[in-house]
Amino acid sequence: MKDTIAKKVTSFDVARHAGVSRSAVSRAFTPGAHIADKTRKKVFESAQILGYQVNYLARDLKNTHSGFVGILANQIMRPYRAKQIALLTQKLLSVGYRPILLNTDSDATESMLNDLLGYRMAGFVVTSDTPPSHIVDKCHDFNIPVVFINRFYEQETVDRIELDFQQCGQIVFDMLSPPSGVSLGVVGIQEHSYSVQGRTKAFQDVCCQNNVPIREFLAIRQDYQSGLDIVSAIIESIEHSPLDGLFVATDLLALGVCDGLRHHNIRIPQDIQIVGFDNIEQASWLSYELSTVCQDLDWQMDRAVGALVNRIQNTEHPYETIPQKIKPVHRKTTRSQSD
Amino acid sequence: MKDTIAKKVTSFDVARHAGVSRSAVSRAFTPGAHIADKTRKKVFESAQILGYQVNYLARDLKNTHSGFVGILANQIMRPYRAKQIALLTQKLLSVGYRPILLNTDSDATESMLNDLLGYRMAGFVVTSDTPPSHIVDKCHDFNIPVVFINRFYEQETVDRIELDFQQCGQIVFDMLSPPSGVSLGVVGIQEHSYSVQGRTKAFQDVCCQNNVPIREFLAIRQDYQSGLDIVSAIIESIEHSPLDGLFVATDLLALGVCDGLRHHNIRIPQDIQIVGFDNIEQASWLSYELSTVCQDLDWQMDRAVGALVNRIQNTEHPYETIPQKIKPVHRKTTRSQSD
DNA sequence: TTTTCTCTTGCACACATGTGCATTTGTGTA
DNA sequence: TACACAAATGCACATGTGTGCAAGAGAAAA
Repeated sequence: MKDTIAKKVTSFDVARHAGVSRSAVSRAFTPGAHIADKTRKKVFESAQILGYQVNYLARDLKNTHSGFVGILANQIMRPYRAKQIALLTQKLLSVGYRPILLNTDSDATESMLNDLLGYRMAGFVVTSDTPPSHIVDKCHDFNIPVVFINRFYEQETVDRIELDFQQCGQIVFDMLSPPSGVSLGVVGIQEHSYSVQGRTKAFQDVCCQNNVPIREFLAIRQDYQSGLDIVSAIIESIEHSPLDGLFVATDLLALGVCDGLRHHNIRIPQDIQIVGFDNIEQASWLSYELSTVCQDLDWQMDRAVGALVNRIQNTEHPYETIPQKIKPVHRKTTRSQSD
Repeated sequence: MKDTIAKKVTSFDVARHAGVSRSAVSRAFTPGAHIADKTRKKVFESAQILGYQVNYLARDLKNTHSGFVGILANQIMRPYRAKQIALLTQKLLSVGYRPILLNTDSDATESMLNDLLGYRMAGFVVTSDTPPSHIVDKCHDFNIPVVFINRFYEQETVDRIELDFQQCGQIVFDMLSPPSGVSLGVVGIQEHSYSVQGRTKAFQDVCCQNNVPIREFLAIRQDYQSGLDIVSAIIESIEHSPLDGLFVATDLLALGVCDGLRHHNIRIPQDIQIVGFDNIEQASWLSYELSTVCQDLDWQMDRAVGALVNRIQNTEHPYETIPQKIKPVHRKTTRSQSD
């Protein structure tokens, strides 16, 4: 019953079996090609019987580009990234492209990207700060469309989806709604990140405009452990002079900060308010109930895929920058109960 | 400086520029091909100048198989899966294969897999219970190697990496080390999962062998919310007759159970001990410090990739089942402090 | 110098498909 | 039936590479 011979069914075999020419087979499987319904049906039947499967390598070779889209991302096991990638993957597949995930934490990113270029990718989505710009330049040399999500790029020749930093700073400020006379704090990171640095800076600006003194702390990376580690610095600062609220640039970091503060018997939000950013799933867990800011990731990825598909189909379309939709999520680490 | 013409540099162009034949160019870029060092160097220089990049679509077409490896996984935003995939992706890339992630939660899994088959994949790694067996059968029809990780499959014709369920049940039992006369509980899931059902069953068997009464609870899915939801049933059971310890089949589920129990003022581990499984990062967070069982994922993925590469290179190699390495992680949700 | 052997190179074919162009088929009308 | 026109089909070429085979080059041995 089970053949040990590997199947190598080509369009020739199907054509012979169906009694038509090979081009008819090709047309039957090519969307939009002119072919009679009757022949198409015959071809499909024969294909079904023989177990034929179009060889996309040959198809893509002929088309001079493949159906692959590269996803450049770092730290893909962090909850926020993992969710981004899950959504992006799903949406790409649903419009007929195949995602290839490239982890940019590796030292070999550049050579891997070169390899990928060899597959004549249809496009790239970059969701990470790590890959150096000159690597991305290469895609441009090959005329491959690129979409950037929350990432800086010098050239104008890409589509972007970006946070409105100013709006973001204002939202966080309103969530903390500091009484007059108090100080606020912000926890950023030492690691380079366009998005994180943009929103912490914007928050500081809003504080200044409202004459609220602001103190800055820098965690090493944007993960839980770094959140724990920065707590000693925060405590020291509080002992010198109290802080009413803290904007922590990333939820993962914020959860570490919460645990660290509680470990020192500091009550949240009575003693200090905390606002995070990203609205990862863990933020809603009962042990945290973290107030945070939510990006609409589903919408974000819809737009990213939409922009990419547009660019692939129509190179002349003007480049656009799409502002990200964000909204506050009030939970139990802030005092305000307003919307 | 920036050409608006898309580069289409082929081996012909490089050959002309270097003053050699096109096959020399091909050989220069084919590992293991016979070519003089002098010519190879000339070719590389010309390639560098012209910005040549081997077209892998053509190469793979000629080789009748591509360098892609499909990863079949579900629920890829859950911490455990995300980490698995991050590791697997990295290791595949490091041995020269390109991973394509296929989310099997989608209804369209089957048609997507068919699409992927069109790319003449080098192999597949299946880390999910969801894709029906008959889908995987298809890979076999195409003579494509498949590696299974913690998944059941009727046929013998695959390499597997599997938990030793019996060992697993024993380890958890030892972690809980129930005093004589008490009862234990186990939280499984209603969703079908070979691995989860295997280890909960094995744990129950060990309890029986040691004459410890065991009660079973079934959460809906293996996520945090389902953990919260099952707590009311557990409480009800406890009020009837106390439980000394609980094995929760998945960390994510266990964290929900912990939060739910604490919300009802039940103390862990004084009133009830909890042991999870997977050792996800969140299990070590200060709010939980969950005792759990750790699979060596790094080792797991090394073996998975190793087995796949072996299979690709040598079809005649006998199929093997590799036992997973596991070890207990004692934290603060169990009383025993022994190793 | 001639012979023999090894290493390198070039030719031409194969891989499996998409598509422009010319030809054939089919359909409705006079 | 003859004609006009649209639709469907087949032919042949194109996509960019790997590799077996035979020929060529170069060196060592006679």
